[in-house]
Amino acid sequence: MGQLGLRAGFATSAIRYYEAEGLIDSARSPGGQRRYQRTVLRRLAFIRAAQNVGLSLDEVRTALAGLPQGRTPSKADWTRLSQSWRARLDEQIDGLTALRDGLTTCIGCGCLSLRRCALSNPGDVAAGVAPGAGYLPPALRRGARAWRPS
Amino acid sequence: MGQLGLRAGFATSAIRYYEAEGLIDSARSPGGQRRYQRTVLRRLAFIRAAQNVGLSLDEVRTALAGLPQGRTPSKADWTRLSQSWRARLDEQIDGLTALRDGLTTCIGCGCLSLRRCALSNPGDVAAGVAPGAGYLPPALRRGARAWRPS
DNA sequence: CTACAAGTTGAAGTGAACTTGAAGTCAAGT
DNA sequence: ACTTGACTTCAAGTTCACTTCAACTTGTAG
Repeated sequence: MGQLGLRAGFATSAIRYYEAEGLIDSARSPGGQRRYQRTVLRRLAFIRAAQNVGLSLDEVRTALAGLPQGRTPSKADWTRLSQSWRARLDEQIDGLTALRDGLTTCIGCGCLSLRRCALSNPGDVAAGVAPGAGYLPPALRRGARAWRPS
Repeated sequence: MGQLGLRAGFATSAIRYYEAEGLIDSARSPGGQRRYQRTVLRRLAFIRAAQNVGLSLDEVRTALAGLPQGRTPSKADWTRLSQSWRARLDEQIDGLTALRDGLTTCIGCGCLSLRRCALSNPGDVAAGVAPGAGYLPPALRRGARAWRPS
């Protein structure tokens, strides 16, 4: 049952959506209902994890495309896939930390000056790019929907 | 010129959108063109900063509603507004750090086990909520659009 | 056998934060 | 006066990651 596969923590609709998007696939019963292999659970776990790290489904698709298509993916395959997240996480953490430290300064001054404030222009990253443009590690931008346990 | 106000790093369309959403307001020239006060620059800086911290425009609206409407907001007013971000940032950083440390473990094992992996189920937060449900500080979910310097 | 839950499809809807387009107005330089 | 470019409005379109709906079919417990 796809419903049981759902107990991976995704709504059925999400699972169908992923299949439509080519992130997972399914065998079919004679009657046309989806029957999943164990490997799909692993893929779903990967998707969840990737989302938590901040990847888009598009990036996940790309990543999953790197899996061997002949054999069942091995431990090493998954490991390789997750390897790059480390850097992304470090980057995100660094960005946020800089922001927080900047905040301490800004709380002191209440400035929020366009050009100088670490909050509206964190890390001065964009200083040379556009005049006074605030700029930030894109991965930090918050998504709208939060996942709720069903 | 709104165009110059734009040099706060927002597209004109975004600025108009913010005005339509009630986040900022503008005086008008006889001909109907927007003329901005200096305070608007500060508001824009606040909006940018808030977004970087992870607030939605809705939350920003609420926050801005806390400003005094009689007088020009003082330094202290802005300071009070930014105060609460500190906690949010700490929370985000903690979440990401947990994720990263979990990743180190997972890279070792290549597991991505639904129920046990720190990545697909970081911090075991959801362990009791739903069976095997991955769950995460909502603030970490990534938004789709990244801001590009114009 | 029958009831009913669980599954199927495709299309359309959601929400956040904008962007784009069309059609027209205003301001400034020559 | 004319041209150019910046500006105006309003409506509609975009992206992402789904969810919801309607109408129907399968699978299974009793």
